[in-house]
This record gives sequence, C-alpha cells and structure tokens, in this order.
Amino acid sequence: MRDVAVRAGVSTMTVSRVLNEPGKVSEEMRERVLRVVREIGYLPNHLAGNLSSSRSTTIGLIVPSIDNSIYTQTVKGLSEVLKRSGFQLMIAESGYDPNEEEELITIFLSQRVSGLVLHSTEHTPQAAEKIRKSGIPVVENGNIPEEPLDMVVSFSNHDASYAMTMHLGRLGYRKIAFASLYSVHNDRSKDRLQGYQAALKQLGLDPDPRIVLETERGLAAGAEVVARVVQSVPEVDALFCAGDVLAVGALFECQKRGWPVPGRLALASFDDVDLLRHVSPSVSTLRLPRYDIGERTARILLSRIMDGAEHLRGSVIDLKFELIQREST
Amino acid sequence: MRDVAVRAGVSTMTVSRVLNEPGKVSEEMRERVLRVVREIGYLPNHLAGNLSSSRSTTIGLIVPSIDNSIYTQTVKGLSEVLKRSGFQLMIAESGYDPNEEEELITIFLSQRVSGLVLHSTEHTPQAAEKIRKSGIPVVENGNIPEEPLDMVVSFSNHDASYAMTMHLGRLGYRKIAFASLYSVHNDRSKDRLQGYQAALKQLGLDPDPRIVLETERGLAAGAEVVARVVQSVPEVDALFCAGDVLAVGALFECQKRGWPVPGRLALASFDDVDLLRHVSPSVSTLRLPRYDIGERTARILLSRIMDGAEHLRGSVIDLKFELIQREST
DNA sequence: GCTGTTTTTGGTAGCGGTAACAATAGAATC
DNA sequence: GATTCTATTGTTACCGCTACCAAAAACAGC
Repeated sequence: MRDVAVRAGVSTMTVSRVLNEPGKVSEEMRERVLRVVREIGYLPNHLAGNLSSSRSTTIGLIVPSIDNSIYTQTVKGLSEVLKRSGFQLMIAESGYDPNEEEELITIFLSQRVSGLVLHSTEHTPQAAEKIRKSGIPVVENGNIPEEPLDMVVSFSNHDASYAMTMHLGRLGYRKIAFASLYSVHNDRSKDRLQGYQAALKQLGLDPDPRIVLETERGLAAGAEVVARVVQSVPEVDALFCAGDVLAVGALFECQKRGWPVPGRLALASFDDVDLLRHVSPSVSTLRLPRYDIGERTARILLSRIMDGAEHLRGSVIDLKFELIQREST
Repeated sequence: MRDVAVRAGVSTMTVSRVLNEPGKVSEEMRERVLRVVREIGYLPNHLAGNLSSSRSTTIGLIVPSIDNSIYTQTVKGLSEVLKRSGFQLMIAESGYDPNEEEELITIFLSQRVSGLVLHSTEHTPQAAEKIRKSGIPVVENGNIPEEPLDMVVSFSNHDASYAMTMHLGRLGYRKIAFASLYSVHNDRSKDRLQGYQAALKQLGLDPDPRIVLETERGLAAGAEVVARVVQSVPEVDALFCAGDVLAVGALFECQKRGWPVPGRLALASFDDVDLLRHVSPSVSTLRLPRYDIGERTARILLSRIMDGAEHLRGSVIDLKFELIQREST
C-alpha cells in the first residue's frame, strides 16, 4: 500500500480511504489512486486491515459432520447471504464431540471471527464461558435449546416429531415404532424422541420400549431397523424414522420382503430429501426449512455485526415446518 | 499478551515463545507463563500473529456449489487432515461461474490464505495470473486439466467415462446412450463426453447425437432422460448416466414403466453413492476416490506450505477409480 | 579463575493497515 | 475583508504479535 501511495503521490491514508470510504475522497484522487492500484495489481492485506480496525469479515461455522447432506442446504443459505455482504465462512466439524467443539470455538475466537454459528446445541460450560467473554454474536441452528447461548434460528425437533406421530395416530395406526440416530451428544435426537413420546401420550397409546430404536446413519441401518422392530413386536403397524435416509432403507427392506406399504407397515420420514418423493410408494415426511435457517441465521448475524442491533440479542426464531402426507402412510 | 507478560514478570517475547516454541524456554518460565495464561483466559490473536510472521493457517476452498453431496466427502478428507495440522478451511462457492471464481480468489488472496484448493479447472486468465503472482500453492481437484495452474489431485473423468462405456460395449450393448450434466463451464462433463466418444470409436460403434443428452441435476432429470432417449431412438439398449443421481431417477422411471433392467435398458452410473447398491436392481457404477482426493490434496498442500517442498510444484496425482459391476448391466 | 561457547531472555523495530486528530484550502457568512 | 465552517488530505500512534539481534546467564574447558 505504501507503494501505491508513493506512486500516486498521496499518503497511505488517502489510499486506504479510496478503497474503503470512496465517498470521502475527491474524484481526482480516487481516479489517480485506482489507476495505480490497477497498474501494479495491488491487493489489500485484510489481515492487517482487520487487526488495525479490530473488525473482521469472517464467520465461523461448526457442524457435527461435514459429509451430512442435511446441512448443506443450510450452509448454502448462510453462504449466499454472507457473500453478498462480503463476509467469508470458515467451516469446521466437531464430530458430535462437545470437547472438540470447544477447541474449535477457541480457534475461531483466536482468528477473531466476528460471529459464530453452531449446529449443535450441546456445549461444554467452558465453551459457553469463552463465547460469553468474547462478546461476539452467536446463532445456534440445529434445535431450539432450553438455555440458548445467544440467538437461535431453527425449527423445533420436538414439535416436528410430535406432529408426525400425531399424524400417524390420527390415521389409525396403533403400534407406532420410532427410530432415530443415536442421541448421545445429540439433543436433536433426544427432542425427537420426546416429541414422539408426548404424542403417544396424547393419543392414549402405551409407550413400548421394544419399538423405540437408535441406530446409525445410512440405508443399511434403515433396513436393519425394520428387521429388529418386526422381530420383537410383529404387530407393529407403523414406523417413524426420525433420521437421515433411514426411511428409504426401511422402504427398500419392505420391498425386499414383499410387504405392502402402508398395508403391512406404514412409513414416515423426517426430512424432505428429493428421493422420498420419487420412490414408490412415495414417503410421508416433514419439510424442514433448511435453507431458510441458513438465510435467517446470516441475516440476524449481520444485523448484530454491522448495525450493532443489540435488541436482537437472545432472539429465538422458530421457523415453521410442514407435514407432507404421501402414499406411505 | 502484554497483560500476561506483566503479570508473569517476563517480556512479551517470552510469552510468545512459550506459546509457539515451548522448547526454547526454560521449564520454570513455561509454567509461570502458562499459569497466567490460564488464569486470565488469554486468547492469542492469530490475526496479529499471522500479520507479523506473514504466515497463515488458512486454506481457501472454492467449490462450484456447496449443496452438492458429491463434494462433501472430498471436503471431509481435506478438513480432517488440515485440522490435524492446525489449519482452517475457508469455503466459498462459485456457482459454476469463472468470473465469480476469480472474485473469490481475489478475496482469498487478500485474506492471505496460505494455500488454495479449486474444484473447477476452468479459470479466467486474470485468476491464473493473480495466483501465479501470489506464489501460493494451489491444488485443482475436479479433473485433470491439460494446463494445470500448479498441482492436481484428481481422477480422470475422461478415463472413467471411457472405462464404463467400454464395459457396456464388452457386455454386448450396441446402442449406448449417454447423459451428463450441462457441460457449459464444466470441463468434467466435457471430459466424460469425450471418454464416452473415444470408447464408442474403440468399440466400432457409430456415435448417434440423438442419444447424447445434457441435463440438470436431480432425480426428475434422470427420469426425463429415459423418456427423451427412448422416444427418439427406441432401439437404445443401455444408458450411461454420467452425473449426479441421474441413474437413480432413470431407474425409477424404468420401474414405473415396468421395464426390466437391464433386460429392456441397461443402466450405469458415475459415482458410487450408497443408494445405488441398495436399489433393486443394484446399479453398476464407478467408485471414485472422493475422500482420498481431499486427503491427498491436504497432504500435498501442507508439504508445500510447511516443508517448502518445491519439488512438488506442478505435481499431477491421478488417483485410481474402480468399476463396480452390479445387476443393472 | 578466566575465556569461549551455548542457552535463555529481553529490547526494538516492524508486519500493513486504520483511528483519531491536525492541517490546509476553499466556500460561506456577515 | 475577516471570520467561521466544511471538505479534503496528511501526520502520528498504535492494533498484537514476531523476527532479529543484543544482553545476560549458565555451562565448559583448561
């Protein structure tokens, strides 16, 4: 930058102004400086700028696992809005481990990110303390926690799960099995289970621990769920798969066994992946506002960072989901 | 940091050493400083550190589209290796637009990333020039370009496509249709098409433009491909879908029409997504080293950055793929 | 004990920008 | 025409850390 200043015969301050507050500089200077900038291909050093102004245009995002297609829509929403305001996204994965998450938070704070997005809502006390101390705005994304760190943009896993279970109950199914991903360090799974249980109670159905399963992600896991459920409780008439592509795996297993769906077993899923609409029978599911979550998260974060909108501190935005009834129930 | 130094009764230089080169400091000092660091919860400022040392621990990654599950495995491989060495990943999406890519490259260079990973292999001349001028190591990932910017870690889209087409030919299929994603600004698609054409020639089959299609991503597009192909050329006996989940969409369409696969139409796909193994009939495909690409990319980049391994400049690593024969062909 | 060498610690000057204030010049006011 | 104001540009200090070299302390050899 010094180089640009010398060649243009102005002070570095003027160069800085041309690049950051062009309005405060006369037409003539602006052109003179910009020409030199182009000539020598000058690239401003953001590190220096950020350090000096103690601002930054970087947002940190921590997801449990990068290779989970569920999050990609949210990341896209985030990324698109942030990009428009010139912000960058740093992404890291915690592997569903709160200690790992804490370490990543520390690193991000060291990098002086100006905001943080966390997809998990379970944190170590130290992590919470560090964030509080840093004073930067944070958005939690994966669920609506009882004690938010700061802001929340999400749908309610509990309510969504409740809604689908009620739906199955109203359709007349009486022995409704429930499968989710492991709930250790995953309060999304925990809330889904509780939503299911609350609905059963409301429906006057007895909970039966034999048909409540936890498993890993994947099609194979979905198939296995069907096998386990019908082996222990043959009279089961519906299966609600509240996790990643489990329902598709379950459907394939039913097809393999030649079972009519929903005749022998009704199937419901939790996330509206494209696939569920195209399989036969098409699978009932919940349409979750994945992209919107990212978009709103970015917006609310930017308001806090750029406009200092302190009144947004602690906001909880509960985005609505939609229940989609299809052939499988 | 000044605060820590004062409280521990040492110079800032000693604090800096304790944090970065603990070996060069006496046991006693180390403990004294670390205790104070813990006491006041001191977080080093990486921005300042990076500026001062003109090094950084950030790698920039540009993908065409974030919500493409194909890349997530590669990103995971990258992320895991980088994390182990304390590097961070900044991710941005170019939307398949080279101009957008150039702008993102400029931003990343301004942020002084210490390495760049590009999933596209089509760049504007200005982008190439900026990268060259910056001198930072770059890895291209999505394909093996004719004129690499620097290093390349990929499989060959051309060879993979060629291999699958040859496979179909050897199985006796004579009228092999080909569907890929739009090839505008997507040299992966272009190379796949050329591989297909090269194989046809080798097999002594006449190319037929009526059964070479380009379409968008998604299951619906796959279904549509089947419809278009058989309408214009009913005697087609195989369909090679060289793009995202097109094959699954095509399979569903065949099932809907009650066509035996491969009896009426053989189906081959391009990427070994879990789904292809679990549908019925299971679909032949290519297993591509997605995760490995990320891992190797990170490794080669780190060698250049940390060990200054200049002999790696310009390396082209052609990772092997595997053809998986299943029921659909 | 003294000199030469090695290890450990400290002082100082930037890294490349920006904030805050000072200075200058031209416009506006009376 | 003198004074006040406003718009534009420059000066200086510092953001928080590390490179580089100097100083001090510890160790060795004779």
